[in-house]
Amino acid sequence: MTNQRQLILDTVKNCFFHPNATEVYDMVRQEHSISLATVYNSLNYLSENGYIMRVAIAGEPDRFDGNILEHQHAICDECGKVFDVEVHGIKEALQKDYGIDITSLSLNLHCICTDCTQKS
Amino acid sequence: MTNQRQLILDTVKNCFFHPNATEVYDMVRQEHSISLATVYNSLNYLSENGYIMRVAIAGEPDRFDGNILEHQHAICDECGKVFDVEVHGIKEALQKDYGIDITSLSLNLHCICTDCTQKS
DNA sequence: TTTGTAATTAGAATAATTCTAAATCTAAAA
DNA sequence: TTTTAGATTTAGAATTATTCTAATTACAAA
Repeated sequence: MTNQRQLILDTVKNCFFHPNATEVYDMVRQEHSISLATVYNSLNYLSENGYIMRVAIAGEPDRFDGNILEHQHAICDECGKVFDVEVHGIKEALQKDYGIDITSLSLNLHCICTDCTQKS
Repeated sequence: MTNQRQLILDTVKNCFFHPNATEVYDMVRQEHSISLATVYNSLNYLSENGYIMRVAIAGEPDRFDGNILEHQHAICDECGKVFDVEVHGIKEALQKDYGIDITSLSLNLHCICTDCTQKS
């Protein structure tokens, strides 16, 4: 684990939201000098090696999540906020239904969050 | 429904795989003159109005699906093929669990398909 | 020390998609 | 029929996210 990767890992881990590459870049840059390419490289490395999770949502740049426990995401289609939701056992259930070996799955729930529902 | 939109709708409906925008463009262009921008505009229009389904898979361009019945997708991480899978009742189950109004959900299963498993 | 490998960097390149502004079409009103 | 207004289409430019390239740097092992 190199200096820069550790820096990026800490940034993602300590972030209270789900940042994308440029957001990570901006956060790290406030304290240290770093290249955007390194941010992309490191985020790739860290997510491929299980240190962080890549969160791909249709129509927006990839985000990253320091929480690597099994969980999924709910996206508010009004304000864009992304929430962690815990949905267990989907993989196992589907594996049993389909017989195929599911290596991973991505489940995104689209909703209007409670804040936005109240406002309207 | 304009001429061009109908053309694009037919192309997606009659396609035996899940094409992306450039693939639709290439297919339509074999018979008719059309602009790539129109293909993008029309695919947006058609998917926003329920004629076709947008299939967003992490790390690749959006695909489109003429099958608008409720279903999800399995992606082979080896050969890239995308298969329709029928998984019913997820939305309702989650809605009950979480209490929030889920407007839509996207579930992608990543696997190694049977063809690829046999080859290796 | 030298040497080899991996990481970092700046900037160019790429790819998917949207934007812009002009041209065209369409359907209804006059 | 002619006019009008609005939507659609078009080509090409612009944008955005991301990867690639090639040079430089860091670091660990020999």
